[in-house]
Amino acid sequence: MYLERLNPQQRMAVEHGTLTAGNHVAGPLLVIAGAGSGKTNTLAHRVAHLILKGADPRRILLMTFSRRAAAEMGRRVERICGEVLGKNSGIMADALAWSGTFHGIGARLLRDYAEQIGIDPAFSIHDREDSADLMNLVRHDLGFSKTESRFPTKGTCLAIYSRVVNSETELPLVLRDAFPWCATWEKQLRELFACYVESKQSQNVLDYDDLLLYWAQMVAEPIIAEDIGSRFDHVLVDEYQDTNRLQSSILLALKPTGQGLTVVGDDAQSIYSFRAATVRNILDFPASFSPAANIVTLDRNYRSTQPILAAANAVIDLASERFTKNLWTERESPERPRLVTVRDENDQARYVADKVLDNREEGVKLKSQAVLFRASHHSGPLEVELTRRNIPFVKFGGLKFLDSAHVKDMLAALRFAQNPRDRVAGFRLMQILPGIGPSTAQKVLDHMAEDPSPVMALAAMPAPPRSGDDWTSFVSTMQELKTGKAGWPAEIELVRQWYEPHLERLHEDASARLADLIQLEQIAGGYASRERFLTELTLDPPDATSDQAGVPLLDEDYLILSTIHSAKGQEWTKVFMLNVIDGCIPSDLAVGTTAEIEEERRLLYVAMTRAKDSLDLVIPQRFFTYGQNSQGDRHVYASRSRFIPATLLQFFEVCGWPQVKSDTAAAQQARQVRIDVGARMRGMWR
DNA sequence: CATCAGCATCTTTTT
DNA sequence: GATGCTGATG
Repeated sequence: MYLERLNPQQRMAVEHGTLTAGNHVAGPLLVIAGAGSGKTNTLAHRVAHLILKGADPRRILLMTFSRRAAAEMGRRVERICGEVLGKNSGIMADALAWSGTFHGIGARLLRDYAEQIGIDPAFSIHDREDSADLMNLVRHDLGFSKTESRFPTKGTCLAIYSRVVNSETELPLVLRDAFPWCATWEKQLRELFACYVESKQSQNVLDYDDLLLYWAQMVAEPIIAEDIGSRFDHVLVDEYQDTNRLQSSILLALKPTGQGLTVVGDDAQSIYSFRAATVRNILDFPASFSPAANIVTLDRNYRSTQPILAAANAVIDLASERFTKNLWTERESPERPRLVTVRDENDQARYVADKVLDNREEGVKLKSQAVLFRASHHSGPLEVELTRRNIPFVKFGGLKFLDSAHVKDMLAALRFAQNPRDRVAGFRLMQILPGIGPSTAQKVLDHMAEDPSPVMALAAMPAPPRSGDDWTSFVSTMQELKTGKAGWPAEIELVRQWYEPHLERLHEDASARLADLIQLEQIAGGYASRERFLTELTLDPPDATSDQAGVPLLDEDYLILSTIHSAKGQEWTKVFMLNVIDGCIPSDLAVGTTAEIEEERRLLYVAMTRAKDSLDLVIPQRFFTYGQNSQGDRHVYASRSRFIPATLLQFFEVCGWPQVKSDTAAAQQARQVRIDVGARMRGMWR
C-alpha cells in the first residue's frame, strides 16, 4: 500500500482532510518541507491519494515552479494511481489537465475568460526581452533616451515596473528600497509605465507580469473569482516560498476560506526575491484563514549523508533569521564534504573534469553528477575543458538557444503573422530587410496600426524606396501566413525560406545558424498550432544548452552543469560547486543589503543540499575579473566565501589540488640550468 | 534615412 | 563582450 512507504509526517500531509467520511473538502494545509525531505514525493502522493479517494483529477489545480516539475509530478501521480488501479489507470494520463506554472495556468484562464474581461483571446505573450524592447520603444517616443543625465536602461525600467506589479507595492517605495539610484526619475518612470501599459493594450500583447496581474484583477471581481474557484476542488502549490504577493493574492481570491488549498515550501530555500518573491507568503499563510491552516513539517532528510547535512545545517545556522528546524538523517557516512583549494579557474576546471571521470570509473554515471555555480558564465573555463576532453555535458540556466538573433528573427516573423499589431515583432522583422531602418519601420507600423485590417494595409503600401524585391517577398510571405493555408508546422518552413537569403547576407556563419533554424523547425513539429507553439515557447523555453547541437538523446550519458537557481528541486549523487569565494557567492552585486546577503547564504545552502553522497566545494585562489580582452591578466586574489568561516572548517575535509609533490631529482636538476634565450634568438639572425 | 565605426558603460539569478 | 548612444558618410 502506497501510504505505508511514507513516514508519519509525510502521511499526515498526504491524508490531511481525507480521513473523515463523505465528500468533505479539507481545510487549508501548509507543508514545510526541508531539502530532500521527500517533498515532491509527498505532494505527488497527496494528489494521487485525493484522486483515489474520489476527487476528480480534472478539478485539481496543481501549480509548480516550472513545467519540468509539473511533468515530473504528473508522472509520479500516474505511477502511484497505477499501483492501485492497475490497468485501468490509463484514464489518468491526461486527466491532471490543470497542472503547470502560475504563468502558464494564467495564460490558459485568460484566453478562456477573455471575452468577459474585455481582451482579445488571441493576445500574444512577450518574454522578458520583448518587453524590454517595447519599453525601449516607448522610452524613445517619450524622449527619455537623450536626457541630460542618463535615464535608466530598458532593462532597469522593466525591472522596476515588474517589481511594482509583482510586489503590489507603490512605485516610490520600490524605488527607495530596491532602486535608490533611480529615485530621481520617479515622475518620468510613472509616465513611461503608463505609456507602456497603453502600448501593450493597443497591440494586444501581454507580458509575463500581465498574466498574473490580469488574473488577479479578474478574480478581484467576486463573481468571477467564485466561478473560477469552483472549477477546482483542490488547489495545490509547490515551492510556495518563491511566490510573490501578486501570486498569493490570486490564490486567496480563488480559495478565500482555504478549503481545498495546500501549499508546500521551505523558507530556508527562498532564493527568488529578485523576482519579488517574499518569504512572508509562507510565514503568513496559516493566519490568513480562520481557523488557521494546519501545519505539517517534514524535517527528515532522505537525500544526503549525515556529514553533508551537518555542513549544510552549519551554513544555514549562521543565518540571521531562522524559522525551520535542522534536518536530520540516518544516512551515516565517513566521508565529509571537501573544501578544495586550487590555484585558479583553469585548475578548477581540470580538477572537476578529473574527479568526474574518476567517479565514472567507479560506476557513477555522468548524469548522476552535477556542477553548480552562482552565475551562468562561471562555467566558461569548465566548458572549454570538458569539450577538450570530449566529456558530454548539458547546461541549464543562462543564455538560451532562443536568445540568438537568428532564432529571434524567425520567431518575430511567426509572431507578427499571428498578431500584426505586435510592434516589437514587426519592428525587428522589418529591419532585417536591406534599406529599412528604425524610422521606416516605425512609419509602416504606424500605417498598419490605423487600419482595421493591418495585413491588407501592409500589402497596399508602396514599397519603401530602397527595399525593392526584398519588400515584395516579405509582404507576400506575410500574406500567405495570414491565410494559414500552409498549416502548421509547414508555415515555419515558409518563414525559413523567406529568411534564408537574409541570414546569409547578415551573418558570416550562416551555415551554423541555419542548423539552429532546422532544429527550431523540429521543435515546432511537436506543437499543435502556431499559437500553441509561440505561447508555450515563451512560457517554457527549452532550458538546456549543450555542447552538441540538439537535445541529447535520452540514453546518452552527460554531465549536468547548472546555475543554482536552475538546480532547485533536483538532486545528484556527486555535486561540485564552483567558485565558492567571496565575490561569487555572495555575488559582489548582491552585498548591498543584509537581506541580499542572507539570500546568497540560502543559495549556498540550496547548492549544498543537492548532494546525496559526495560534495566538493572548490575555491580558486585566483579569479579572473571581467571587462578585459582575452589576453588580459586582471584578476583578484579570492578568499573563501564568508559563509564558511573558520569555525565551520571542522565540517569539511580541507585539501588542496593538485597535491604538492616533493621535487624529483630531475626537477631539481632542471631548475639549476640557466640559459640566455634572448641571445639565442638574436643568434638566429646573425 | 540607413549604416557603420567608435566610444562609454555595465556586467546575476528567471516565469 | 554586449549594448546604447553619437557622429560621419553614403
